[in-house]
Amino acid sequence: MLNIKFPDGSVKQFENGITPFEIAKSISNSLAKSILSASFNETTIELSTKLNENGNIKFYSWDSDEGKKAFWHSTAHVLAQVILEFYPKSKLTIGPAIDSGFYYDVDFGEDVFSEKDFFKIEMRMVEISREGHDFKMRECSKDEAIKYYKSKKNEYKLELIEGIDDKITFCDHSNFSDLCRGGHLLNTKLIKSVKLLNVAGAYWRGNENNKQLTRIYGISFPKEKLLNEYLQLIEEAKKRDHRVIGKKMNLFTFSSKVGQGLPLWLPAGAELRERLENFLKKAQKNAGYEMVISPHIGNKKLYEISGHYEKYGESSFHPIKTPNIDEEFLLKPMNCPHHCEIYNSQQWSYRDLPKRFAEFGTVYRYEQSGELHGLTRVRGFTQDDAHIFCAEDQLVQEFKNVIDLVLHVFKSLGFEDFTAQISLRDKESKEKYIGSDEIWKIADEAIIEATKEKELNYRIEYGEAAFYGPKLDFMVKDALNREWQLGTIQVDYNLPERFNLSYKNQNNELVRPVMIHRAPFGSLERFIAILIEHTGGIFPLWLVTNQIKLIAVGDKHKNYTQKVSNLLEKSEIRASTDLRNETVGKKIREAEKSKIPFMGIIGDNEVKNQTISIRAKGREEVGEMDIDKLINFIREEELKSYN
RNA sequence: GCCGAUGUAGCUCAGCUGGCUAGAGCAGCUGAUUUGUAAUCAGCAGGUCGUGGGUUCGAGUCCCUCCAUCGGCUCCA
Repeated sequence: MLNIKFPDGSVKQFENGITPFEIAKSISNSLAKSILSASFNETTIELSTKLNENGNIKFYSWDSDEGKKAFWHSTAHVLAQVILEFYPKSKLTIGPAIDSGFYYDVDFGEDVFSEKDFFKIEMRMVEISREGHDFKMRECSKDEAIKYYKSKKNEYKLELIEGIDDKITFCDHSNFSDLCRGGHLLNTKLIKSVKLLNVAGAYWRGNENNKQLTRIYGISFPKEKLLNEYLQLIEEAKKRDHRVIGKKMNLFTFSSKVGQGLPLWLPAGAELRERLENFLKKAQKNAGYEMVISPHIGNKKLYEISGHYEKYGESSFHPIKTPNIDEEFLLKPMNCPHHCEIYNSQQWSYRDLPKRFAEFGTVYRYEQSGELHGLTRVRGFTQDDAHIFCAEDQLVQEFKNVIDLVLHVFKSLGFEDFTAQISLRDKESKEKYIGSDEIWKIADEAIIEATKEKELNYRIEYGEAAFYGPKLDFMVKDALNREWQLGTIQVDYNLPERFNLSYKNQNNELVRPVMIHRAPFGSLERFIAILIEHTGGIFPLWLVTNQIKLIAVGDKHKNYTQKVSNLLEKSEIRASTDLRNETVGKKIREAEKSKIPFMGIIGDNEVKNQTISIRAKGREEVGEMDIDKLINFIREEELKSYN
């Protein structure tokens, strides 16, 4: 007999060789019906795995990530089966479940696979699923597995098998077998609806020197209704796309004549940017920053000293050359070397530190054309950059202060849903980074210490560091759940070395400062893009260009309306008027559509009472108030809007 | 850069398997209307169908080149 412990702490006895599914069934039929996968002693197992030892069991249904993962991974097997049916010459590689759905990477050889082929594949997948095939795991010797895939001439699976030290397992269902380590549903019949989402190229093992395979993304559900809800959600998310809203709100545009990835900011967008800049400038001033300004180009040698040229010369715009002049200049791809030279312009004492130099610095990087993406990935963008030069014993405190600043920015703009990511070196390929192991160790530890002390929830990612130092990145998702880096704080021992930066310590010795690179927004472009997608374009009151639209009912109230507008503007409330000969309904509709937070209606009654009738966006009647009350009301609302 | 898809008026879209002077709504302009909480009415104007080439009696529609955009991959100082 086995002692099986459940998550609630209870222990029950079962016969040797019982399966998780049978255990669930012994508890209740409805449990057995709802579970999709199980884990035993924290390891994912099949519901059909025979248990032969005591241990802890957990069941997963559709409501859990684990359950969905088993569901989607199993669907990937069915997809693979159907692909081989339609394209017998294709070679399967890997097919994992992802956050929402699954994909399978396939080498189609000469065949081209495109979206047009989705329908027939989906139909066949559903058909096979309905037939109700069990997923069965089977152990296999390495030799046998190699023989199997050699006969199929599948070099990818052979490469995978070579890398497996553990026992080798296959998963069989219907007439299909696939190399697989497990984690499936019991039976295909649970898969009720399948939708292939898109095709993409993906390099084998993520290496662009390898062959590019065809990746087919899909998702599946245990109920048709869930698929429809999912598709509807995607549609809703697409409406929040910053490119769509940015166009509607006249914030920015692109012109192929100007160039790819080079945004043009329209008046409304420029104003929005300016307001964000002023907000940050104020916060930075309070935090002891000083503004500096550096030119848009710099001598190539500057970037050779910093190491940026060697690392990124290829992905910068090509050097600017002038006839008969030997020197070459680069469009500024980053601000750090300039700020190092600003620091170097005089001899500092330990009493002067930290020096905090801030600049809204516009930089240019020649991103590959396929990587450009609206405002989130562009070739010319403005960083809210600053570099802090401090003594080593000030590092952690300074770092913590910057975390506070980033959190202040995020909070004021309503970004509560972010992930703090500590980005460290890839230990396997240290040649990608400059500086000694000792220096990296100190820098890593400073970041981890500061992050822990600030009690941030964080994750660690290896291989995501900058080439000169580790980072703390603030990651935020867009409308379609894609993750973007916004704020970043970086510790750098290397550039001070390369630029020979120094200060005099208490003993009158020259000592090297440590440098913190930081940008709370990251870039104005990306930040505004994500802000748009989070808010759907409904910005906090303190940020909107037009806080109140004054709508005159008929022609005869124009003067009073204009007077109210002037008074509001005198009190630094951003008001505008709509005095056109249009119906009130139309004016309100347009104000609503352009997401203006408040409307003031002015007609006979208001002129008589010397008041304004206020309507808030979204049909809320706020009431009738006189001008002083209105000013106070909007001021209070604006304060509240900072969160 | 690579894989796949898309490109018709300022915007959103229609235009079936190639066949008369390419359509609609919104926006714009002109006029009438003087308006009370999400669209007043009428008229006008606006497109070398992304670009260049090809096939054809005939191309918005089929083929190729390039450009741009979208979804991914790779990259992201």
